[in-house]
Amino acid sequence: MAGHPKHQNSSCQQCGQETPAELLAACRAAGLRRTQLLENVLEVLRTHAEPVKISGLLQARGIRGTCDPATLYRLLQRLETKGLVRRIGLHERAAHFTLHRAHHHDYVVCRECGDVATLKMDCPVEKLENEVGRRTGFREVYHELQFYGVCPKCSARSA
Amino acid sequence: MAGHPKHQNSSCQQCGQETPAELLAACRAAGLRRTQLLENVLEVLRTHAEPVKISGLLQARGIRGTCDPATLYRLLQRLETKGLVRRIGLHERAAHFTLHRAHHHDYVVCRECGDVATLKMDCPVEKLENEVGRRTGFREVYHELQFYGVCPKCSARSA
DNA sequence: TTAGATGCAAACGATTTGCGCGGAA
DNA sequence: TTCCGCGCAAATCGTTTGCATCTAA
Repeated sequence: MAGHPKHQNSSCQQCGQETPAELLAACRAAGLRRTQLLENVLEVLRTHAEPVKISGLLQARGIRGTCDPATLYRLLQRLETKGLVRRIGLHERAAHFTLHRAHHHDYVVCRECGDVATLKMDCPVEKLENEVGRRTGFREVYHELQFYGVCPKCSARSA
Repeated sequence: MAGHPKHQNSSCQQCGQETPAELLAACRAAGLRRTQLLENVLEVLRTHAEPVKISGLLQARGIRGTCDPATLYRLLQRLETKGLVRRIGLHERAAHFTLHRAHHHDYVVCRECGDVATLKMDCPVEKLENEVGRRTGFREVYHELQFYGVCPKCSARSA
């Protein structure tokens, strides 16, 4: 299930290293006000290994019931504009988000149930970003790599 | 503009090689009926280097005015299910489509204007699909790689 | 003749926007 | 005190669905 919260850190050594205080400081530096919602959103994103969607955030402990969806959309927009959060497309209707400064990850998405798994492998593409910029004239290039397939659970079910 | 039709073939040697008749035959083999709309959609996809979205198809020559949006959505669903067309996520609200059997491409997307450019370079990831499957237990793995940045036009405008 | 395609209209889910109020700086 | 962020409600946009009709096979 792409939605259900898994309150766990990735086993990736480079993730979950930023403290809440550091994250908050980065937001303040970007001109955002210190809000309960902001703190809660950062904490949820920080403690999830997989990208989180808005519906997930809306149900998260500390957020559920305390905030209007529109407010959350606006906050995430602000965070994305400031480069603090990254919006990820995973073929679902709903957008997913991760902390922008987190270690880069690639994902495998099940095309039946939508489950998202984080790949623990070196990204083979990171080095190409500069080359792509050079070839196309695009600036500030970053990338997004997803694999799609059928997850073990779903293959089992249809077998 | 991500939407406007560019009736051109890619300079990629391996694309645009399937004839309309071959495509149609593949659809027939998949159990689809030969329809004017089907032929027109295939032709538009075949002659576009970049992925096309539904709003683009709806405005395309030969299609505009002749078909209901719902019908087009249904057709593309059928085509995707049969593996004849591939749905691509490009961070826009609207899904994009390409012919599934076309040579695989990766894209650069402008995060300001949404313009999509096709990368003419060897895909560095294709070989990893099997490995990802082995590591994660996912089956029928394929991938999608996109680069994001600011296109030359948009960087010029903001400068 | 008959299952698959279509048009039309209504439903849906994700996201955005206008507006007036309340709270962080 | 002054903006920024908020809740609420309505509007938008892409997409899906139900149903009666039509048509390719």
